[in-house]
Amino acid sequence: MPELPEVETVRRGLAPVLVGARIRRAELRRSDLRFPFPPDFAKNLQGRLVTGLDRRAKYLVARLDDGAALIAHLGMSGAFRIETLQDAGAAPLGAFAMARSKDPTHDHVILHLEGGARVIYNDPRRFGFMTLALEAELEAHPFFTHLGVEPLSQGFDARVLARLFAGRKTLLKSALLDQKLIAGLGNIYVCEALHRSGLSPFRAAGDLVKANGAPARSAQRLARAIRDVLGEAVEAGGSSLRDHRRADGSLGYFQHRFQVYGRTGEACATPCCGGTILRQTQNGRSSFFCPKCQR
DNA sequence: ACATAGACCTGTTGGC
DNA sequence: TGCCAACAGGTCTATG
Repeated sequence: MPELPEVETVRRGLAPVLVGARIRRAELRRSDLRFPFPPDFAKNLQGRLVTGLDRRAKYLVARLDDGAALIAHLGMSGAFRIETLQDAGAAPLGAFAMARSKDPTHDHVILHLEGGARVIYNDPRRFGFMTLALEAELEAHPFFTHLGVEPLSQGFDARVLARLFAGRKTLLKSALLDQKLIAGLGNIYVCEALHRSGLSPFRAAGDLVKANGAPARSAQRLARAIRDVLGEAVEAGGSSLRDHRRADGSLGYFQHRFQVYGRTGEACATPCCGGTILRQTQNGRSSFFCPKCQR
């Protein structure tokens, strides 16, 4: 599923159930996801109290009471859901629980919490992964050391963007997807942010920087568009295309606000533009854009 | 530095 | 209706 807004939505959904809860038992239904679980993974989770749940880029980080942290990445199709005691009984289930409970094939990890709730990780493609690390060493962890700026943080603005892009000849689309530069963007929100800022995905990243290193007006527009589109998507509970659901099973609805993603052949929504949305492959990923108003 | 291709997996979709 | 190729929100590696 997951770009920053979807992961943040999952975090917000899980936090009320998970933070302050103790893990009675961690059940692994298989020995690996994208990577094998580390040795003693389930054993080390058993009995731990979850003291916090954070997000960094597209990673979830659950802090535990023994100084460890559970790191989880949802890959392309990972989802968490919560089942309470009520759900587990024979009583009528909600539509979502019904649909999901029919196919538990891809329920790979189940955290049984004290009190009876269960937090279930489901991931058909298994591109996601989980591991444990010491909280004190998270910043130095291989998953985190190379991550770039958080686009929703205070520090992210056009000047930061300009500094990151200065001198880069790589395509704007590629630069925005590079987690070492900006952490959390993915294919959908890059397409949407580029459309909002009227910039072609085929521009060179360095084009957005003036000769003196200051951000060009285009960089101002792009930084603003990134913040706006991500912020709005978080507020909307993310985008539900195939896999993404909030932890309570409800759907995000930002997909209804896409202006270009998946809209090949449709009229561009920019007022007075009159262009038509195209799809073109870039670096093996689909780019959706309007060739008329994105220059 | 940068682009491209392929790998990892499974499920869904679109075209014929 | 059925089949099969193409494609999917991510990341990593190898290669040129």
